[in-house]
Amino acid sequence: MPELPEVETVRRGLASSLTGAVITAVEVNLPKQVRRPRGDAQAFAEGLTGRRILAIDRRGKYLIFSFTEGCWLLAHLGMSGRLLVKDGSAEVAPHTHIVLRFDKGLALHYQDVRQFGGMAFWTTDPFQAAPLVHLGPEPLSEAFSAAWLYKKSRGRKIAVKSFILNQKILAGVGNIYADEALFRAGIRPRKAAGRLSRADCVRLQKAIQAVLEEGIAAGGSSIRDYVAADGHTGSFQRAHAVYGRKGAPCPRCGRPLKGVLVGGRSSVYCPHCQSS
DNA sequence: TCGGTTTCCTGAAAGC
DNA sequence: TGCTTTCAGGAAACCG
Repeated sequence: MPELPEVETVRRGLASSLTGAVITAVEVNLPKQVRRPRGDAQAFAEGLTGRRILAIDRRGKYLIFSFTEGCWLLAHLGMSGRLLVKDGSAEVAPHTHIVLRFDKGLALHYQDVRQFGGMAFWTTDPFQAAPLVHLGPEPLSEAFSAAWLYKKSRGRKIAVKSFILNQKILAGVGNIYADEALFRAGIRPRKAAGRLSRADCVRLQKAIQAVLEEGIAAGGSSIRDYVAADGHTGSFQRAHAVYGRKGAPCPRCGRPLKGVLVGGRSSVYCPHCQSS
């Protein structure tokens, strides 16, 4: 499941191998994965062909390819999406919905088993429009502070876990890193966001930044589907204290970890250590 | 506006 | 062994 650290790892891999490359051909095998213009594989392919990649950026869980002549490509990996840089002669694997071919003899394969992700072609600045313009601050930027978190959460009855998973509030946090951050901060996932104390916010802000930075350093968490642009897996899943460990002993106190549903998301926490 | 639920989708795992 | 059911989840749509 690609969250901020996984998408950032993919971005770094793509940027190092594809910056400056020119798209020579676009193959769309599943038009519904073209999100803009919606389902229009021909317009998508014609719009991208001949463009040179100037930069590859990330905003939340979105990847943004900037091209010459003022156009952009947005990619979202959804749950099971992969962006793999391969040799131009490489075989197209099952569930490969879009292939971008480049002048360097390389190809970018977009695979997505569960089809929750997609690609979008823009001819106007996507940073000024939905969905990017509605995203909350980057968790690793100075805009995300404990004071901001405290102020933003006032009056909110929603569970703190649902609150930090909301991309319009904070961009990039997903289910894995939310559980891990709440564990480190000692806060129960179902606590109402509006009831967070200033001290809670200080611990939570630090915990979110720490787990994301450690996740990036480890090349992401490889659960089920995720691999980096070069096909390598990340290793942060080995450092998970709670995610995916329901019933296992808490790494801090040894008591069994509890699984609950919060906002429809499976969540694991330690009732003893997460008492706030 | 807010907060909760449903929908999309497929493969792995669990259950029978 | 083989079939059926359940579960996983990001984001948008929908509803009250």
